[in-house]
Amino acid sequence: MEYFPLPRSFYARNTVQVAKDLLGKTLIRILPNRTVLKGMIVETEAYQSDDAASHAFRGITPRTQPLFGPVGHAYIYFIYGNYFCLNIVAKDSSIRAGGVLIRALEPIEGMKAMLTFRHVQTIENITNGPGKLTQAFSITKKEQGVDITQQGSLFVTQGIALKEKEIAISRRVGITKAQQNPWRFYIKGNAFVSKR
DNA sequence: CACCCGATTATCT
DNA sequence: GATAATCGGGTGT
Repeated sequence: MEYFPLPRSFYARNTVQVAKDLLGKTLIRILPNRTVLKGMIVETEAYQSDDAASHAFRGITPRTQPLFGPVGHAYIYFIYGNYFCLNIVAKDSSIRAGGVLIRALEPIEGMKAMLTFRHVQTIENITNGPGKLTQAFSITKKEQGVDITQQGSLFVTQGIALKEKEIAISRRVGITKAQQNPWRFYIKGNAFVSKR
């Protein structure tokens, strides 16, 4: 099967705009055993280097290095002692670092494997949160830095077109700094948007 | 080296 | 609605 990942130019734009535009796109994971997992991106958040809520705000560190690197690559971090979160590096030339946190997916293909990774019985709660979707897609630090624009183990392809009125904008979840920035985007009414 | 805390989730009440 | 679980990273001594 041949796929057509979104080009690097898609990610070389304003981080907030990319976060919005990633809604409706398809995240594809090819496991080592060739199992294919697919999900539609239904919730995202933007984080930039000039944004106090971003890991990149205090400058480059060993952990945040990918955020300062080339766009279109994965930035994965470990949080709360248990979970991994997936970002895609995205920024224009006006900022040093930026990324889009993938917060929720609507499962499309490979649900059986997702259920196994998540240790649950129903699809209701398998990908409706940033830590849940990485578990369902078997994404860990091993995928750190993966090129999302190449047909490899993890990439994004075109999905469905959304109308402006189908997109909701809100404050980001779980942060204490820069809460005023409305940089969370999700598809209105979608059942897999994270709960709060 | 000690301390603090977090871009979360599951499991209570 | 509230909170425990859990540990790596970042900071300061």
